[in-house]
Amino acid sequence: MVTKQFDGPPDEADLRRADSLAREIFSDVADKWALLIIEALGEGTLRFSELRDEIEGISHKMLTQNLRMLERNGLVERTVHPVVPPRVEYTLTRPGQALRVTIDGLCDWTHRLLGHIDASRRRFDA
Amino acid sequence: MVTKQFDGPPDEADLRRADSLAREIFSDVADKWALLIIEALGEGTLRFSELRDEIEGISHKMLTQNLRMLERNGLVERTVHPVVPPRVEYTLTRPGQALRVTIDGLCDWTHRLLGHIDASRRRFDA
DNA sequence: CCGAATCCACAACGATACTG
DNA sequence: CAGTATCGTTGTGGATTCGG
Repeated sequence: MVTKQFDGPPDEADLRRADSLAREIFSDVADKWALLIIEALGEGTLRFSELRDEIEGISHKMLTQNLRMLERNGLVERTVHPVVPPRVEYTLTRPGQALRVTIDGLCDWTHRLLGHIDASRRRFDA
Repeated sequence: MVTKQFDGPPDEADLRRADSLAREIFSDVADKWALLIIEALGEGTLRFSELRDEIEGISHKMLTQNLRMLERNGLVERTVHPVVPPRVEYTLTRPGQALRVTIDGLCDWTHRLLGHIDASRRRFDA
């Protein structure tokens, strides 16, 4: 369950690895489509096509790619129902749900400051 | 200060504008470099070159572009000291600080789940 | 020191077509 | 319905240079 059994002296190489890993994860997650997918799945379980409809403007390809990425990181779970036509459902894992909470904060922030930011933009563009 | 003085009946066109604006802001902010800049500025005021050093791997160009964007959205303030050589300092505005709080959550999440995600990746790649 | 502009290599993205 | 592969276009981002 844990990476190391004993806390040895802080190894510099370990710290660098952890840092670059954090950076990688951050890059994966700090992405427009990824965040929108997580947010959409907050509601519960959705099929591929439902996600596609839910997220305005996302292409088939982007949706697939991001879902694979999120699955790889263990943030969404993919369950295939062996029926014809195929039925594939996506749902947030526990880590995914934890992430969603922080994204909710981001969404709240966006809506709270919408007017403020809009005004600032107009000022700047003049 | 407020966009509308009275809450009239919800105008569909208004809602669409607000939505697309929210999407725009979201796209601006849900970006790797933008988030890292906000996070770096959390500490206080930094010069351009300090930011450049602080944020590993960011190019001169990306830093400039993102700072302009953040300034335009009113999230960072840019103050130019009229000296030679030029001294330009960046600091978070109040909305920027509010955003930083939610980003802190994202960073915490990343570090909390680092091991978990790493394990999930290894499993997936096999 | 800071920023804008140019160039260009390369990755991202959309569209399309094909498979199970 | 869901996923993969290919292709062509667009655009992003790094390196460099010049200007204030």
